[in-house]
Amino acid sequence: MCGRFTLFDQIKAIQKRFGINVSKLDEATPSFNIAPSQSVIAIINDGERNRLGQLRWGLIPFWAKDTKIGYKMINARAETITEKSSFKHAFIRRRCLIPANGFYEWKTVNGQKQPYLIQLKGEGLFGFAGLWEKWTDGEETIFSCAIITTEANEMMSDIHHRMPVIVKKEEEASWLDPNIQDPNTLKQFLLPIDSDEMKAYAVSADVNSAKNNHEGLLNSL
DNA sequence: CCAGACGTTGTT
DNA sequence: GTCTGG
DNA sequence: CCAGACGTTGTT
DNA sequence: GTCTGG
Repeated sequence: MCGRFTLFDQIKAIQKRFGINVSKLDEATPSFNIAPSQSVIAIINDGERNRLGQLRWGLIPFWAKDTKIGYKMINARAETITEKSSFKHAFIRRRCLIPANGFYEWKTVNGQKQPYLIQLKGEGLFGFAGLWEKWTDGEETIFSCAIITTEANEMMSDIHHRMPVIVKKEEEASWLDPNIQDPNTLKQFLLPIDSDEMKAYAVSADVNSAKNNHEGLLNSL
């Protein structure tokens, strides 16, 4: 699955990597420990072009009576995404990319949890496949998102049996294209990334607490 | 028809 | 055990 | 995801 | 809003 990740590159690097020309965001606070319920950066196509914006991680469907449900909806399973009423519509109409430099997964051995940091071997930045929603109760309006997960590839399966979907660079434009609405076409973008492209190593359990957020979390044990 | 849930993960 | 907070 | 709280009353 | 269960 995916419940914690990093994004420490500057906005300019993100814009360059994803080909964004227009952005309301000037700078991003580097984070080495982004947790659910926090604000994340996302790329959304507004019908004309791709834009950078901020979303709360933890999807709140527009029909929710309150925002608590967002604590649970941090991931969406790729395998069942077209069947779930909470995700179905967003999958067709409200897809996004969530830029990251890496993500954490916990490996459980004899009841003990060991966090690992997973990154791409090549270019640092990549985009998670995400869904977003707009929710309002008349007083406040919240834009929120979920990260799509799939089965682990060979390398990841040693650590955990699920992992986030990382959209292939050459498929990013199509993933964001609002004109593409065929579920079968869209599902083709949700395959596990190749093991060859990834690297992983154990990191300090300091990452367990979302209150910890410093560069040292990236260090190999 | 109405009522009630709407999610994923890991663990047992 | 379950929910909230980060 | 993991960590940490989990409650009401009355009084200041 | 939309789907599932009764």
